[in-house]
Amino acid sequence: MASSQDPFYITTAIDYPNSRPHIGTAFEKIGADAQARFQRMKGRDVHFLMGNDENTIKVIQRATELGLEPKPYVDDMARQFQEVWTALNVSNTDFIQTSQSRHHIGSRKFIQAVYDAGHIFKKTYTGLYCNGCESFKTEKELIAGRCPNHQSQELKQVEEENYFFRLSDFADRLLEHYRTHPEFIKPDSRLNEIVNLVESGLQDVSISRKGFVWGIPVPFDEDQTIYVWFDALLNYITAIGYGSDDETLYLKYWPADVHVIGKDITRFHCALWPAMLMAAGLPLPKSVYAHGFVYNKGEKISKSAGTAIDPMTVYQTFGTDPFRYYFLKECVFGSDGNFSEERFVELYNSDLANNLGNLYSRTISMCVRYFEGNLEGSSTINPTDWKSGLDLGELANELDDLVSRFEYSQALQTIWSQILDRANRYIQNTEPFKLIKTDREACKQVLANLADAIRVTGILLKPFLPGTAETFYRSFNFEDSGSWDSLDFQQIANPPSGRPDYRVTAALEAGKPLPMFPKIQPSTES
RNA sequence: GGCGGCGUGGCUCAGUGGUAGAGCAGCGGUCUCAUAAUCCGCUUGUCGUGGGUUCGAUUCCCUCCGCCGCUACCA
Repeated sequence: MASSQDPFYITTAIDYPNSRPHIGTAFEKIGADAQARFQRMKGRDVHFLMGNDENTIKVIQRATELGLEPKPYVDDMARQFQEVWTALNVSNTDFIQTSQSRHHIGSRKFIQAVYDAGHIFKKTYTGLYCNGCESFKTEKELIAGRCPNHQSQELKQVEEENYFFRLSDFADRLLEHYRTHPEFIKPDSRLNEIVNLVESGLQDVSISRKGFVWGIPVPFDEDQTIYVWFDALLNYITAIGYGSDDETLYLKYWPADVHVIGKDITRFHCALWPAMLMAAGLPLPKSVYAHGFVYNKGEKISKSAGTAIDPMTVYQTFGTDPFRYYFLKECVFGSDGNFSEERFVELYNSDLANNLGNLYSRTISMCVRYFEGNLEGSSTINPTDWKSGLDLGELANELDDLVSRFEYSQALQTIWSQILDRANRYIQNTEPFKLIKTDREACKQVLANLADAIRVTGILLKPFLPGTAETFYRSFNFEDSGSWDSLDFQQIANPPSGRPDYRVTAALEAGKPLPMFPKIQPSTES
């Protein structure tokens, strides 16, 4: 068992708070959360960071539209974001806002260190500036040579002095790192893309802007502010106190075990970020996991096209665990997934209501109905019948492997086929509802086995469906011999020794548990 | 254009040099503890196209068709 001192640092991308999160954002947080919860079960000391990326032009624009000052606006958005994450039972241990002083302090310290090391230089940038947008435009954005948002205005050629980071100096070292650390970029397809990118040659990148009041001033030139990407990436170390008076957390948790990000920002995390760290002489994160996107019935999620779905709507309709289950099971984390309400209802009814919830109902009901919830003498029963032919120790290892690799869909599929289907089949084959009429002891034997299956389910679902898992684990007196807080996968192999008789402790109504996942009637329209 | 990936039953996907599997959906049957759930059985596939290698390819190679990702400095 891993030492409780063994740190595990996991992060998600920080989000632009220029609008509320959509289900794609939620997908990332839930995937990271499953990993965080899993690592806690392994005894790791998990630090799980999330946050918002607030030092951007769009944030100011949005605040201005609403007639607000930037800071109250971003604070309110941070509150709204965290409200969503709380609703989805995301167990982050910190939430950083890049407008916070800890981020400003650490970022200034960092850029100064890179500057002092000679990796930053000043250069004049020339570009097309749109007065309407108060920003530069790329050639690609232009429509008929003009800003798409301000067609009536001419674009101006403007020169500006900015600071640049010598990214080009790091190509060889980056390639060497990819080669010697193949686990640095996952999934593998992303690694190939990044290697390709770096091999094709890196150019120096500008890392500051002139004349912005919102943002982090460059310490060696206060007229400039640190450009968003250089700024944003630093949240991973500023959040844990890099550059502050107390670097205890930084020393404990850095380098991070994994940055969980969307596939669109892989290059920033796998090329720019490690180069920045090299420039500052800091260790690199152990790995970056780039997950896929969620589409709305095959359509890209886009606010302007109206295809964005608010996680809160889904959550309020279906609940936290069904929401989590859908994305963890239906959308392979490393690939793109799809969301549709039809599919949601299908999966909910078949996997959660019919299979998982029903196993719970029928098991508890029989225990209560036949034995008043007390399986007297069951402490001596060794519940091996239900899992005959299955090596749970091996299964625990297999699942451990899958979850470590973010293969949640595969893991859940395995739990369903190996545990839940097996338990339901066991009931059908042993027919405890008939045994009770002929052989009370044999019936009790079967129910004791089912109690163990419920225990195993409670343990295995813990990283994915924490609420449901806890309900399962607390439906019998399992806590008497194994605390809910200290469960790990290996414990599925055998019930704890010295355990008391099984006793139902689940909440009941008229002798039955309430349906955990009430069946949803599929909508008949469309 | 360059690099890479994909194209398998209605849907989502797995898979192997010897002519294919799972889950869901659908259909039929069954038990009755349970959320009309469970359990059992069944149907559907030219494994994108055309070639090649091979005794034999869905699996290896090439052409083509279709789809997708990356192609950095959103200044």
